[in-house]
Amino acid sequence: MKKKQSTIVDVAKKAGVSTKTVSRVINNENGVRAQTLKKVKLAIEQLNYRPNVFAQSLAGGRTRIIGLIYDNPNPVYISHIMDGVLGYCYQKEYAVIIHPCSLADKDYLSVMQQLIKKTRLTGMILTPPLSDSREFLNMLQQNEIPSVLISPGGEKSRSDAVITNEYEATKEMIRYIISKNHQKIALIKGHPEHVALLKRTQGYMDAMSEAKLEIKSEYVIQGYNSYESGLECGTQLIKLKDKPTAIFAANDEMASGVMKVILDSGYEVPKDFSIAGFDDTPVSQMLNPPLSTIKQPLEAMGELAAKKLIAELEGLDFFENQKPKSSLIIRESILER
Amino acid sequence: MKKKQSTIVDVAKKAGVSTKTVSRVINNENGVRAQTLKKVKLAIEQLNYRPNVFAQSLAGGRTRIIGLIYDNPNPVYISHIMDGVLGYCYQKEYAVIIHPCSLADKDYLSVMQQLIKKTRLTGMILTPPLSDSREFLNMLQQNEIPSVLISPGGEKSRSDAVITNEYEATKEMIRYIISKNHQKIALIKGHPEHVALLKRTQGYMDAMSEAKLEIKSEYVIQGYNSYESGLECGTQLIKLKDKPTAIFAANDEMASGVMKVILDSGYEVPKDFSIAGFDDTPVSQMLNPPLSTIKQPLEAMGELAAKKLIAELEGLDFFENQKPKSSLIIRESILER
DNA sequence: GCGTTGTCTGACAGCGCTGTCATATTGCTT
DNA sequence: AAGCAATATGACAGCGCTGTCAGACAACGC
Repeated sequence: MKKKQSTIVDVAKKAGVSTKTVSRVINNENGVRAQTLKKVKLAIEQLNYRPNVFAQSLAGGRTRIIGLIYDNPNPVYISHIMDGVLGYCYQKEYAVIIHPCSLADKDYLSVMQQLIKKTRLTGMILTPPLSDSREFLNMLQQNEIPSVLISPGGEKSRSDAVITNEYEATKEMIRYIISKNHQKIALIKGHPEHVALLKRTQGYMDAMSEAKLEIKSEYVIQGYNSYESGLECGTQLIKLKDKPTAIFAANDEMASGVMKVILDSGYEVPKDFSIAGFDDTPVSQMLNPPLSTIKQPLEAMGELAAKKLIAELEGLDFFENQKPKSSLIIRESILER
Repeated sequence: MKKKQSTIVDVAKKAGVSTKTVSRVINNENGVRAQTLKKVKLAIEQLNYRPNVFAQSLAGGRTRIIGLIYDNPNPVYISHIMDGVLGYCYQKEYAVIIHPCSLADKDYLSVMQQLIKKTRLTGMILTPPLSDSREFLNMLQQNEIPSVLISPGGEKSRSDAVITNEYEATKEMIRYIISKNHQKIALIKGHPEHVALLKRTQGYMDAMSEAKLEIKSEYVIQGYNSYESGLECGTQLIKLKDKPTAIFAANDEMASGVMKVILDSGYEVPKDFSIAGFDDTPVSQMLNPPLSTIKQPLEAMGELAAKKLIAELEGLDFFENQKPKSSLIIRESILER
């Protein structure tokens, strides 16, 4: 039994048209009469035909490969984004090249350029903090590689970006904490080079202002996203004479470090300090007490990114201007005063 | 300026040979005189020539695509394995298709078969628990897809498997606990369907026997790998009249659940109970107290898997029979009695 | 030197598709 | 009904490579 895949020639024959017309159909080109279209689609269906990507790429010079590039120490983050991207791309028959990229590496730009050449990918999805590298974006533009940015921090909301309501969610979290009668709320800021995390800072600021609460400068501490950084920030905070009663950290790792310091110093969470984080990494559930945090819809974001990119690649308009929503996860680390 | 990639024709011309001979060189075929080989290699170098994968695939019918398939709820695990695989494959100019696959899904086999057809991949790397699915392996064999298994649980050590010294490492951990004067050591077993985790159980058993310690049946509890499962197992354990003094869980999630229950019940860790886990997930560091655990060299394992697979695909022998080593990470969750 | 193995090398077709451009068909206009 | 633009379709070359098979060349024995 011959189990050879059917080719475009088979389809053309069956539909009684030329291969070029079949080609038009599979590429959604216009200039095909509705009637012809139907015939061809039927033939494709009946033969269970799938275009050979390699032939397409070779002949057309364009590949169906997109890159998902990351420089993020948090595997959980990437992994969820990835799930969303892969799911959609698989269904659209796009291949995804996943590749790390370290901004710390001096010639990361040329490494990326090589990647593009080598794999001939035609589009890229960038996760933070890459999505805020102006250099990177310029390079992509020069190479004519369309891109979609996940959670870029930049001010202007571009059409090629996937964002979520981090800002609003942070605000909501702070409001929630305030509603529990906290007034002295500290903030551990995210890594200064991760522009995206600025939104979280801003959310804190605005929620505090709205509630007419004082933002004491000693309550706002610069963190660097790591657990260790949380340790340091926590140490600073509990040394304060006038201690805060609640602490919001821009990510779970830092929140976790803060909690550790507090606990080790003989204080209790949430009795002495309420704590909240951001990201809902697995650790937040397992901490003791479990950490209140904010969960981003990462998988949905990944999927949306892929949708936008592929729409752009195929020259389709994509107006579905949705914005996946982040949500509060309230656990035991926050107590009413 | 024409920045077109050079093709095999350019190389052939430059080297003064036919394209076929160049083809022979890039594919490591034999039957090329040393002298010719050198000429061609030089030309390739000078022109900075890279074969076009699409043309190769189209003409040769064989692709340079391998699949990395997983059904593992632990993103951290996958992500490290992935890093290893990607790194090596990138350098060998192989593309990697990463794809989830749920054993729970009734027709996962046909889904995988479709994946193979669709992407025309030529080799697969399976992570646990997939690496223990006989069905899956049979299917691959029928489709003539070579595969490499990561940490298969099966008895016989196959050449196409990447394993680490989980068994020995577990034993070592138990010995370490024993050396801290613990005698009543409990075990939370891994999910029964994850055959790979049996090795951890076995390590526990053998270490206990060697030390001539009794393995009380009530100290050996069946867990299911999750945090929640750890919660349940912990609850059982502390209800015991004759309580263990140390608990080894087959993964960090369960260890973390156990710890939570113990702490919530007013006991202290490690004062009342010493605890150890397995995997060194990020959470283990952030737990309070930080968890002693075992770290597998996941990235090295991923790389080794890719090496083995590619060697097989290219018909090379691969004798480097290394076995990446797992190592103990001792933190504060274990105390001398 | 000649025939006889082997060992290298090259000519050429064709993998499955798309771009180009020419040709056929349709729909309008007058 | 003829004329013309607009639209739809097809013929064909060629993308860059590898498989097949035949031909060239070297090595060896007699």
